[in-house]
Amino acid sequence: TSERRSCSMSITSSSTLDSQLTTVWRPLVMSGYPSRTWQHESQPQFWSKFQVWEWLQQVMDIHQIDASSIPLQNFDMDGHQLCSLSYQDFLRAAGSVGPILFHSITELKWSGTSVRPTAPDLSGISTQPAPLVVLRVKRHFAIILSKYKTMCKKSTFTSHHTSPTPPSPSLTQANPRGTHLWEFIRDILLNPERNPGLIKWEDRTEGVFRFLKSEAVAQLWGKKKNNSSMTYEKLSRAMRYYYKREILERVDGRRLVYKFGRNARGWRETEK
DNA sequence: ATCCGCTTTCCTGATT
DNA sequence: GAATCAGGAAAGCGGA
Repeated sequence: TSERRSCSMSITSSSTLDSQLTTVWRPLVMSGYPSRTWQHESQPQFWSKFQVWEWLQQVMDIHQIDASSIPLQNFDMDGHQLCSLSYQDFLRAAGSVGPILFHSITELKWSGTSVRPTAPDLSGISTQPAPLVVLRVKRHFAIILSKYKTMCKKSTFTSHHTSPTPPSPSLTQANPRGTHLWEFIRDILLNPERNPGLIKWEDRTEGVFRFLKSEAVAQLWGKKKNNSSMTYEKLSRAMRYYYKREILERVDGRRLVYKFGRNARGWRETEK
């Protein structure tokens, strides 16, 4: 019936990141891309603040961690500073996400020198149009991060999760299919500062909540899934499928009200 | 290449 | 009448 929307997002799911990329890297591009930078690209020690920031975004993306769950300002530093942080520093800066970040940066520090873009042709780069260079940079990051992603699958670094901050269960089981709807809803509920009256708890301890702006939530969900035609009608159908799986429980007679079920994790104030 | 889980889309009918 | 709820049916999509 309807034309299916396109198409794959490559390395970043965030359009703001894209715009950041093109704007922030423009000065570099204008003056040509120094070859030194290519070597340093894969070595975290030489990352700029922005590259650190991008690494952060990518790792969070890979592990399906909401960026709001850590104070990003704690990582307002360049690669050199980042690499000098201890495990404890990461714990302090990012709580339960700390170990993941620490693991990532450790791997990248060690493998950085072996990750090379396949003989990049640098000779004509200064004459190439800016977008191409930006694409190369992005692709290179994709290589680094995909390598890291592969390492994540093999390794079992989730064992040392002490949890000073409320842990999201999706942290420990890197969710291969991206954030699920119920997790998206939960995370809105759990981030009041980022929840401008969209959904509200009706009974915090029982896990009962109510949509205040149903269509706005649907739009937000659609944004996350790159689907501008999402509606509450469709979102709610997906919500109803959760009843069978006991991720949600039915709340009779109350419109726009749902309740977390036995299989929903990570919403309680104190998780058992 | 195929299967599976999780939606997304659409729909008919009921309820608020 | 509009919004929401209930699910069946089928299709889409990304990952394993």
